[in-house]
Amino acid sequence: MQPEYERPIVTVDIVLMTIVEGALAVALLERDNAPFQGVPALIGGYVHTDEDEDAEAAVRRILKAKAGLEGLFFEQLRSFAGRDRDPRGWSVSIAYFALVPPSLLSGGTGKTLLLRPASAPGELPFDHERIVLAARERLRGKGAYSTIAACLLPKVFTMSELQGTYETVLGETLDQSAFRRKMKDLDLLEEVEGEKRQTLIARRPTTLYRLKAAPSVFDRRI
Amino acid sequence: MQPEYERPIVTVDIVLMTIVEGALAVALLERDNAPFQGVPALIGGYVHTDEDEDAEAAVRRILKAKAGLEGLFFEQLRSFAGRDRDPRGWSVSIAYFALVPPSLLSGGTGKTLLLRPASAPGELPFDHERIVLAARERLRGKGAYSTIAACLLPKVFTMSELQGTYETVLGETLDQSAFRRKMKDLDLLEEVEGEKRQTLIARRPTTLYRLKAAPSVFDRRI
DNA sequence: GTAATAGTGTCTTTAAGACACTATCCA
DNA sequence: TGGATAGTGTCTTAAAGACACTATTAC
Repeated sequence: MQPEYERPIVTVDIVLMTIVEGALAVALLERDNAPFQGVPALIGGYVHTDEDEDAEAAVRRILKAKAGLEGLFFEQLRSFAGRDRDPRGWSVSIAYFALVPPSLLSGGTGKTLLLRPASAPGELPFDHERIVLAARERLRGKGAYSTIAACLLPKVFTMSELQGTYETVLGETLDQSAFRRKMKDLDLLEEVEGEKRQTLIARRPTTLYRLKAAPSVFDRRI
Repeated sequence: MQPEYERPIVTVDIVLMTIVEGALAVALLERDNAPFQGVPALIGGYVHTDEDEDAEAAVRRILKAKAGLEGLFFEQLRSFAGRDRDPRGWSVSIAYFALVPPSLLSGGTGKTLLLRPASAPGELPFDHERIVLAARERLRGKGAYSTIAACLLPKVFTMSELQGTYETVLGETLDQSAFRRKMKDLDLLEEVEGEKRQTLIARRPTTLYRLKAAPSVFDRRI
């Protein structure tokens, strides 16, 4: 057996994103401990080798403990590893990005998350700005080719809400007719019984939809 | 400062792929040390916190030391982390995939790499079969939307060779006319002076090309 | 009726696929 | 000349974009 090298620190960091006032926002949390105690940073923590089965288990544990959130969509982004990213020494951050509908945050469950514009989260400790950037790129890239944008909405939504979500994820406006045609062709949504008004003032009621299956990718742009 | 948890083992594993007889192949290496000593596995090794600046540095060091290869295209795939993937304990493998032109392997530099079909690499230790699968999916996915396939060829290549490479990466045949039109529209190649024959028997000489820039993505399928 | 959003129809433009054709070389 | 691959032209098909139009509600 070859000599063992000093083991790096291993953490999990989560870029939790939502939509606030039509723009993407990242959720930050003031750090409990040194280094950077009290400074807003990505939601994260050590991997607990005694209780976490794998990295996803760590993510679930941390999201629940630190943000009071469960059942979110999340997926691994990539890892950031090196000597200089953490003052404690050589470290690995297995980065995830997670999406949460704003309705889940306004509910009582969420802890006091700081919501900052994803495009300008302010100065962040470690290499967290880079991680946020990677998450934004991933979301934008996947937005055009998958249904993940729907994870920023409640389970049931209107076609306009879905289109609006895609528009903020992609950062461009979409044609209503083309959007609906594409969604219909892809056959990923199913209608839900019930009616909905969008604002207080009067107008035509709307069909409600939900995803037929878990978020999935498709071959062509929206 | 919160209590420190037992630190996981951190390794880097590389899915080195090339083309052999028109099919994708993975390069394996017999393991020097326990566990699974002598068993073919992905090229990998511990992160050396004393000498590796970051994970990419570890990849470069390992590729050079264990395969005698330098200057390859490689990129991070994702990490695989958990309690049960390595008998030594909770571990993180930061997985990379790398592409190498077959010509570089046949040269004297390469060590004794085992080349196995990527679609059937045989039984592998740890979760290396899963990592190979992830690499194949990534290559296939990116193949249709990027120029990475060109990394499986020498710097200078013919249009037919490029098309052939795309065909093996994507696992489907492509129309010659459409392929050339697409390549021309994308304007990612530049002509190189010089002539080339493809086989021994006589035929028309061919224009040679090279990538204008580092591998990049485009918005639509090939 | 009007205001407001929901939803459709259709023409245009663009990209991809199919496939036959011509070009250029060597033996 | 024929064999072989290089390279082009053009028609068809499919998807995306533009944009105007109709529908249904509250008031």
